[in-house]
Amino acid sequence: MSQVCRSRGCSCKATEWGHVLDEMDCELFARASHERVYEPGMNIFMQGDNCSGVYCIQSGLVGLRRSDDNGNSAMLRLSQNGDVLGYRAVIGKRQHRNTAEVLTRSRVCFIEAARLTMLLQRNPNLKEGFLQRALVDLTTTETNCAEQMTRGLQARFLHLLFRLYQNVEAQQDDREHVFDLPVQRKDIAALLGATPESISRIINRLEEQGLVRFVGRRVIFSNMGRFRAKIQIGIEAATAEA
Amino acid sequence: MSQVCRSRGCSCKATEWGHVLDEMDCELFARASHERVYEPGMNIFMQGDNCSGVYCIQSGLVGLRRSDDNGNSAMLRLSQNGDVLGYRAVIGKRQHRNTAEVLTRSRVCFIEAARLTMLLQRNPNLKEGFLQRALVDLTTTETNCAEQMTRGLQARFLHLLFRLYQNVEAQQDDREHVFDLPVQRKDIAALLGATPESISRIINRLEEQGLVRFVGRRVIFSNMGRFRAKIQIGIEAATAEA
DNA sequence: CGTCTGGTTGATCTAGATCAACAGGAGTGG
DNA sequence: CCACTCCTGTTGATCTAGATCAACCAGACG
Repeated sequence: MSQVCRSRGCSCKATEWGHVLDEMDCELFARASHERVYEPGMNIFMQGDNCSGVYCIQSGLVGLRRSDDNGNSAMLRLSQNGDVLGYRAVIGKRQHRNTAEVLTRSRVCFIEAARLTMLLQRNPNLKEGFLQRALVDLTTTETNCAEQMTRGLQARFLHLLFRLYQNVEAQQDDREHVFDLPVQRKDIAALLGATPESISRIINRLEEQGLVRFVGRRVIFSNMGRFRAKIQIGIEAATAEA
Repeated sequence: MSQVCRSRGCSCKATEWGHVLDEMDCELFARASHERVYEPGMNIFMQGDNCSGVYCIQSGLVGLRRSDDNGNSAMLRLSQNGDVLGYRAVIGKRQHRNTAEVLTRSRVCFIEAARLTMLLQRNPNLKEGFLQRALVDLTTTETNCAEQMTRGLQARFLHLLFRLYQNVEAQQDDREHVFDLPVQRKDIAALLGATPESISRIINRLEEQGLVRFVGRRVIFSNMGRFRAKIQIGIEAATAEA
């Protein structure tokens, strides 16, 4: 019974895969998975690790970082609420190609690779679930890529800021329109495919426009309405083309 | 018996999904699918069409074109030998988001949506096959995207030229190192995320370097060795980072 | 106190976009 | 047949976002 209870606690099963699982498999799934909370700075897994399982982010923010042999590293993408990490490695039986770095306190649900594989064997609907997920990931990657190419740096930066803000807003119910960047400039640059210098200059421009103020890592939205408006334009334009 | 014969003729079944199908399903698959040859200029399907099924390109070259309301259109991507079109539309039950335009004589294998869905129901391994395919597509999209952002226009153009050349080389066994571009400059530009003007200038530079000569749509590799070498650098650099 | 890391600023450079003009076909209509 | 226009491609002049290189600053930390 406690297992079932825990299964309810793990929202990813319900929201992500639950709808394709019958009751019995749902319980099996619940038994196979378990939840854990990670603090900022911890790594969920490391680049080069053998893939031990699949992780579903329930809340918080996780950055995927890729390092090369020369010690250079870049944050490739952010994962948050509802995203699933490592399924490609499990299904393709590869090792992790990057490090999952916890940026803000995160609740993460884990399923061991072997158990997942077993569940996949037994339950074709689960396969369907992952298939759907892969397709979704494919489209988001594509649109993301398109956005990266089309929109200018400022637009992309605003978009990123918004995502980060939303992420903490949901958690903290913060009406102050103030939050702290969970990553350093270098990583922001990497996420946007730019240099830290350019980020600095963009920030200057934004402050000149009176849209946002930056104090170290603290971000203060002086005029939230205008900010949202500016974001919205970008989103409209993006969806219009899709 | 003739059905089985046809099944052998359709290489996509063997190469793409065959390994996850048992003999019986393989035959069902063969019966569900049929092959057709398209001539350049024809459209396999049109943007906005309801998705009638999935297409597997056996040979030839197909361009995916997206048009907007203003009549502007851009070629988003090329599909060739072994690529599968429309599976996202089928599985997601959406309509086609772009037009598949046949660029060179192509053999295409078609499976009706309803039959495919039925087969998918019946055979979880087929789901697995599509899952694998989706994962592959995901990685290629990602690397493609990365390449687009990292490499300069010239490198990307050379890469594209090479792809196009390989495609006809396989068919025609052409030792002359000469071939005709199956698309116009405008589309090349779109594929590379650039303007036609830039393409023109790139071509100039390449001719100055004595790498390639262009006469209208005809491409003449004056120094194939050097060309290949130059491509190779790009590929090495790309794989090193992955 | 030096040293290191993360961030900012300034000067300069460059790839590629943009805008505008023009040239060669390929039709089309008279 | 010529004149007309449309369409693709080329060229030139200019502009701009962003990269690169270099210096510098502030806090952290041994």
